[in-house]
Amino acid sequence: MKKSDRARQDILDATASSLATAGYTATTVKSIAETIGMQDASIYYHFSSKDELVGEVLDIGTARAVTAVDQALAELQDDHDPREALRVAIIAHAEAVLGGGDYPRANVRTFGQLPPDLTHRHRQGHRNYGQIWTRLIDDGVESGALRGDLNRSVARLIIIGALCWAIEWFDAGEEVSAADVGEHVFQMVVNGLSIGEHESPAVSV
Amino acid sequence: MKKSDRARQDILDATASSLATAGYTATTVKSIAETIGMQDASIYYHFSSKDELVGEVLDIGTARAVTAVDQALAELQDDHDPREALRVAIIAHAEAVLGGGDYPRANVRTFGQLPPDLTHRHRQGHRNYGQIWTRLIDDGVESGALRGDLNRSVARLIIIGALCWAIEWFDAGEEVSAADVGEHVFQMVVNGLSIGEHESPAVSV
DNA sequence: GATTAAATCTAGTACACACTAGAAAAGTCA
DNA sequence: TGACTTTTCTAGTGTGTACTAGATTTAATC
Repeated sequence: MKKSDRARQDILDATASSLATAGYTATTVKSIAETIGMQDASIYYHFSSKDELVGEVLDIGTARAVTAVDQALAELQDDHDPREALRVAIIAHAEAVLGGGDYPRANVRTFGQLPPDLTHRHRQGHRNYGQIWTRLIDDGVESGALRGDLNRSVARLIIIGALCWAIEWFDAGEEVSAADVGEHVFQMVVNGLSIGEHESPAVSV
Repeated sequence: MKKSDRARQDILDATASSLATAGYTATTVKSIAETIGMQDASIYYHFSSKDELVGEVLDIGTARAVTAVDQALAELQDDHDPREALRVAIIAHAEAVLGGGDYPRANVRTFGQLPPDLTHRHRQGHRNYGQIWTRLIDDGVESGALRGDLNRSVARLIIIGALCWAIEWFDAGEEVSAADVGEHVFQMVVNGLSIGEHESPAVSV
């Protein structure tokens, strides 16, 4: 019963790593087996199909990202500024997705490459994740800290999008850290790039 | 000489459409041929390989996005605010990628799914496109309109990322238009979500 | 050590893919 | 019409994929 768990974990890790760096299509059952010194057929003793295996990796990735953000928010003081909550969540997300191991990275990286079944399976997980952000923005607007003249749903998706796309260009070897990216997103999206008085903007929608 | 051009154009259009909606892997030579009522082998009379065909579609997409942004900037008055230039460019990009036909959408949608050869081939095009944005941000900082305490390269990538990721959630049928998305990105990234005095931020990097 | 169960391997199947060769059809122009 | 070119089709090849069946090895238990 022990050996099986070890092998199962190895398979999951190798799959997460491959998904995070090579994407869904290039992640073949054979390549997974090779990286852990197995035959491809042996994978099927532990998982019934490639997509079940990939699905489990993506589930773990979602769970880890949610946990990272929840944990960061839980450490806030009770009387925190809503902007600070947004800042903490953004940085936690950036660190989870850009520097937090293969599972969350696999999740974001393969987004948009998955076959319909897997896409559908994970839509619910993404919805739950989105609700964390919806609440953060709602809190900010209702407390008067954030502007209420923008579409909150669009604002949420823009923040998450800026963070998710970072996976396409972020290089862990460079001088900019994952937390730096998060800090930049926060500074831009909450405080803005502009200097001084910006004329009060009027946006429809 | 005329019939060939017509067929060639049909192939390109069908490929762009498939890439934009289904992605690289799901875009097969057979499926392209089917949508235009051809046999898959006939494609090879016009294009020597799938990747040459895809590469041409992506080239067109890049060119159209660049043209859209350049044209929008050219229509600005000579004494415009650097923030206004950024706004115009962001909205033009949003409209080109979200509502401007299949070619630019194919480009963004398949980013990160392409085989190494195609990825390498398009890196130069993306670099050129990035320079437009680098100049816009540099102008803003040097004229004193935009903050200079953030990493400009990171700021550029965050703006482009927020726009590119929108392709994953934007729905042309909803009440939010492509230009609305652009306006939101501008409002957030330049003016910020925050209301009132934000304590002068200090960021390293 | 013998027996049983767990885990992996060898050797394949079936299918979808990009792509090719050469025949057939469609179009062009004297 | 007839000769010629351009375009498309029919019919395949080879390769890589996920996956299966059954033999074989490895580990655990008595």
